[in-house]
Amino acid sequence: MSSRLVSRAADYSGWYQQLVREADLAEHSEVKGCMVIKPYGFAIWEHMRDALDRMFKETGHVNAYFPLFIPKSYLSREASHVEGFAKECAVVTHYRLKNSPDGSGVIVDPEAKLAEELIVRPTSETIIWSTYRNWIQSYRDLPLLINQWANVVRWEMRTRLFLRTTEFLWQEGHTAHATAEEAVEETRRMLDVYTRFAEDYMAMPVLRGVKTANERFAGAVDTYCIEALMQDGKALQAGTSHFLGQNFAKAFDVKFLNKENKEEYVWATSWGVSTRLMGALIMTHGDDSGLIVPPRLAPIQVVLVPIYKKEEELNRLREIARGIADQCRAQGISCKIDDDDSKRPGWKFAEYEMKGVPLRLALGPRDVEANTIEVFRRDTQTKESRPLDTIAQQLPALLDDIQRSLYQIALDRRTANTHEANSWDEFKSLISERGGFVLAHWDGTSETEQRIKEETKATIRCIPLDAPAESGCCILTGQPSERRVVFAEAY
RNA sequence: CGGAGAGUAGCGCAGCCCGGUAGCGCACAACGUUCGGGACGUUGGGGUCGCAGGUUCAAAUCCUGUCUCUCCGACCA
Repeated sequence: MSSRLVSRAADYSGWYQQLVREADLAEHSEVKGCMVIKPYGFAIWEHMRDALDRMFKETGHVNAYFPLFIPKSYLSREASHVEGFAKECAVVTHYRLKNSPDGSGVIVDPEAKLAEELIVRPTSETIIWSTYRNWIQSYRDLPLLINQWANVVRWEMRTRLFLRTTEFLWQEGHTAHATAEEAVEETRRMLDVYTRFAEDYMAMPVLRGVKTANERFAGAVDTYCIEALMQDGKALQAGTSHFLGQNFAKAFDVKFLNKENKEEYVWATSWGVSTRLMGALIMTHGDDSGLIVPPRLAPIQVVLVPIYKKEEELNRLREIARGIADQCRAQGISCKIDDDDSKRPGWKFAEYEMKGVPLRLALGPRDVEANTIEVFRRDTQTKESRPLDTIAQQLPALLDDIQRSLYQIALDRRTANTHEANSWDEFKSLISERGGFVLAHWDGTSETEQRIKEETKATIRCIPLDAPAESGCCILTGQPSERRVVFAEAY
């Protein structure tokens, strides 16, 4: 089992980067901070997208598409929103190029300056709410439940493939409601959708909670989030769902007549997850041999490798393999037969392990003779012989077991890396020496949160929704606190 | 924006100190032997040495300038 990856223990960041490249997920493009998502990586993203899209539709949402460009003035309509995004916006100032006078290519035509600059969307609240203004007049137009799959651009200082790129793919839901209660309910519903997606599809346990004022989305009243713990002990924000109150409705003057014929501002939510989830997937399940894709998201759930010497042998094996593949298809399992003659079995084994294919079947003359087939589980890296005749029927249970097991291992790891801190010294040593989630009391002030960040690099990931009330004293200031919050160093 | 490193074949790198025919591994192509854990042999194709100046008979190598990228920080919903 020769590994092409540096071990996680030796160099976690190096391991991540090598895995992304070696598993053929993505690579740096010629454009700074932007990535090329390669076909295999994109196939995984498509599975994520499809599953989420189904869940959105099941909860009553429809898809639409809004412009990539946002007039600069729109962004500044909501004060805290522009403050949050202004420093990372790409701006379009001209609409034409012309030949350079010295003949060395093209230059921006100074004559073609836009009257108003366009911002490449960092998020679409402003353009969408300026549109909703025209769509909403009556309570009968509500709720408006729309999602958009799109790319967005945020000019970040430092990027990492999938985790933070200048351009990334995501979905953003933008909904409008007649009452605050309904909007809050929607915010929570979508947090539930994200939670179910993370846990049921990605096999990634998440903490659900509310962000503190410091970490809140620019323009939101409340930001709910799911937070996952990566194998290196750092937290990753995996999805957010915002209750926007009437901030955007007021900024864009979106009013409706209620049943009492009274004019009111609309209540809003927005919620999103991005290709960052790919990073979460890698860092939740990957091991030193490569990626492990949970079966429910795997582009290839089962790969079948025939092992043969002569052409006649291959023909015989191919026939059996196709039979198995057909039965897989009938059960909704994606199965690839890799009979590429230019690669040897050992090469293929290593390759599919790197790519995290959950199950590998190896079929050679010896198996046919014994009426068996070799089954290799990517998650446990174990192989066993199973009866050939019934192998296809055994696969669903195996895939389910892998899916369940991946979740359980991730959950156990999170449990093992979640600690309570009851004093400042204990807190500091937990954060610096063990990492993980640290549950601690906090006095509720931004100042304290800021000081803790400056001294330990840890931030409050969320105020957990499910945690019981428990009175205590802030670890830093000793002021009273009513519940523990979740601290961690974050990506 | 601060610190570090790197630009030489598709990828990874050596060569630079000490100027003189541009090299190695992987990958690629052909053929043969192989094929149950990343095969081996033979042959072959592929490079304006990031860019621009300068020094020199001669520059990947020395000098000056410049651009880009990566990593670590800072920043970041």
